[in-house]
Amino acid sequence: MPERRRSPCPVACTLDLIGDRWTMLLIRDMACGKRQFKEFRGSPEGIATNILTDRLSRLVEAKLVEKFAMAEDSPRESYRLTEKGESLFPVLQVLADWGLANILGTEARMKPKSRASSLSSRA
Amino acid sequence: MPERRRSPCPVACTLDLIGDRWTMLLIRDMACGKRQFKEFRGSPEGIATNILTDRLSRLVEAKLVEKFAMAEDSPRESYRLTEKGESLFPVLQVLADWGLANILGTEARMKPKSRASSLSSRA
DNA sequence: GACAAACGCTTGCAAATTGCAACCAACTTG
DNA sequence: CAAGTTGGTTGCAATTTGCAAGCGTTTGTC
Repeated sequence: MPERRRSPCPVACTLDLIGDRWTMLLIRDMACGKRQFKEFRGSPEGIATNILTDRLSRLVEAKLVEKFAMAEDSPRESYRLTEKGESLFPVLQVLADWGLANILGTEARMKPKSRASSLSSRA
Repeated sequence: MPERRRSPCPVACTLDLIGDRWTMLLIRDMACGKRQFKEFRGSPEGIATNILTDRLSRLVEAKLVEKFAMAEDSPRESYRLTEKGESLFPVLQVLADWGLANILGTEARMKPKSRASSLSSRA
């Protein structure tokens, strides 16, 4: 593995992980308590299933998300944020704040389920 | 113009503006005082000139960046953040902080030139 | 326990975006 | 006035995306 890194800049490296149109939306969904494939699929932005599969596996590989079984004997895997993944809450927050302040017609509908301290109460 | 918006979510809409691998790097460069095409080109990530042209024009269109003439009689246009563009400093900051805290081997090299209050002093 | 629906994907393909290199016109420098 | 330098544009191949269809495995229903 050649370990391709564009530069040592923390901004660039962070963008290499989460700097696309979908990844932070999955983080958002998980922050709001969504855990299953169909729930992510059901978000209003309408992510395609192949993209969803790809992003979930990348997030798991980056240890921002982990798979787990909701029921102990259930064959269906679910996904949730790891502690490292939850450390992205401030990023999510600042993106939401900026959008609300600067983009007309945006509105926060979803509320974070846990770790409420990290996310604003005005959501 | 069909005004394509994926959803009214402020996170999604913000990502539609700045959620790619290059845009925030240009914001970073401008926050550090870079103003000319060649300076953006010279950043270590090595942006291609066609992508650079495209991102600059999108940023200008979104009124996050404005063109201006550095010397009054110079034919060369330069680029700088608008006030709206500078309102992205907290986004830049939180991305940099997260990268520094969570990605091994990243280091902040560039310092913001103005509006230092918005960006950390540890850079 | 047969059947249909739902779930979590995978596959195929066309369209859009990216990365790369070459080229170019306008200006500046020696 | 010739040789860079700057700020792009153009062409093209490779990668990524979006969309729809398919598919094997549960999960509900009767």
